[in-house]
Amino acid sequence: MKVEEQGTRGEGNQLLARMPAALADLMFAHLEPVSLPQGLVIEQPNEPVEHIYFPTGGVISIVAMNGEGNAQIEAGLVGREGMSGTMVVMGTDRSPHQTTVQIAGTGYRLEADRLRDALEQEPLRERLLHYCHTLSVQTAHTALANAKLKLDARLARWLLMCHDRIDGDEVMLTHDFLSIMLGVRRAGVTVSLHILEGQGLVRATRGQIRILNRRGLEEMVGGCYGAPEAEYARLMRD
Amino acid sequence: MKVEEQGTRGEGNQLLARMPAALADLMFAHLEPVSLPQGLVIEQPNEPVEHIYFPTGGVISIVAMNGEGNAQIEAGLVGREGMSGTMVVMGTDRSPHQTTVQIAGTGYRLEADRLRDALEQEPLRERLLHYCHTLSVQTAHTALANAKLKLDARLARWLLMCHDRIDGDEVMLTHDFLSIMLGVRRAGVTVSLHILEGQGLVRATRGQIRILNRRGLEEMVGGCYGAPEAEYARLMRD
DNA sequence: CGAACTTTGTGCGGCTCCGCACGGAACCTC
DNA sequence: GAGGTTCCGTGCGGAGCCGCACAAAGTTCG
Repeated sequence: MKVEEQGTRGEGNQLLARMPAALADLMFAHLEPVSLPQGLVIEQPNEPVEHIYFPTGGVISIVAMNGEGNAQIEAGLVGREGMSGTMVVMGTDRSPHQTTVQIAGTGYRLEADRLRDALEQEPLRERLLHYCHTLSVQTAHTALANAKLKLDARLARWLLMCHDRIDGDEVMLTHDFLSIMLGVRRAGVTVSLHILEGQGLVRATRGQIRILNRRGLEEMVGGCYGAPEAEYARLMRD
Repeated sequence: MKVEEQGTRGEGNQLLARMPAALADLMFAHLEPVSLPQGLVIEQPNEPVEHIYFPTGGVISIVAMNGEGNAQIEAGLVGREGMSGTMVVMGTDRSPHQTTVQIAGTGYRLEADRLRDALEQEPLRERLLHYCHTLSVQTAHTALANAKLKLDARLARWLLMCHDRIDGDEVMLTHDFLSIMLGVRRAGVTVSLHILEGQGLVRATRGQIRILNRRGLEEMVGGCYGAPEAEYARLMRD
């Protein structure tokens, strides 16, 4: 393991950035660069998690599903600001959710046991607990959005959260994929996208949505976007 | 502080039960019995939490709200299996949610700083982190229910979660209160309750809902009830 | 270039829930 | 027991999204 490599480990992920040097042996040295192809399942419901992923690009998605498996919904969206496998930070090895790669990207992964070792370091544990807190705030606001917002506003909220986590303004996703995350009909996504397009907020082409007007999207969501992001900013700024 | 009092402190709350004796000085001795009248606001959004509540009866409710304050939804339900103030376990002092007493009851409260002291004890911290994990699973499944279930099924789910946390089969709540938690019209709750009554699952009278057939309610919810409860059982059984 | 496939656009009937509104029933207070 | 207040039952028109279905447009591959 070359020294200059260690120096660059963790770059691009905000949880790994600016970590104390004491963690290098415990954790940074064990980070393994990986690519995250779209559709990769990185956690299965109720099965032990073996690796923790820290994206540096792309988006992964935490999906809650019911017992029968006939209903599912996105409960959390994670990009380079976060990590998968938060249940390990919470002291367990599994959760009833599924985690998949939604937008292809790159990142690092770490064996779950290496994370458990590293959590002994108080500053890391605190930082990751703070992240888990913001993630659960995000989930709570997803519950709010699912109950109170119309589809076009929910779509706008999703695009904003996604835009926060990618480079550039182009989200590479099909309507079908979006409809699964939002728990609605594919055709519903199509018409809602037309509404957003009609207001000049986005431009959709086959398999791609370009964000044109963030501010406009935020107005459309009407106060149901931003609280989780503010909580993240409050806790993670240092 | 008399010894026999210490011995009974914490009784009736599952998080406090069977705690190691080492915690007595740090935490149990500081637990203060309180009554929880309906409507009491125990946490305000984005304000520091001063006391942590451990219900021994009754139900408290974590409510997510949007920026404008014109939309709100219940994101978490807590009874004697849990606690308020989970953000303190996560290492911060506030959250964007509001917490109120939904069904009057009793409990203990603790100054937030006393909890911070007690969290130094590894067994307690692990136990409370496990609880925070199950609470966020609950929130995720609320997001699922809000997106995919019809109102009568969401109501059935809510009644089940409430029933888990009370003594007896009678939930003392008005339709109006329920409608706020579920984020729907009051009249919608009324007609949905009639549907449940028509199937013999509950019996509603003014200000009161009696659970008649739990199994039937569970069937109605169709797999969207139970996962958070199973997760709690898995992590908290010892 | 043509065939197979994926993705998107559009329409239709129907169900659910909304906002609004009003009447009646139960309970509380004096 | 009269009057006020809270809570519940009901109705109506309409918005929003559903399931279903099919056509058109774009992409891939031989």
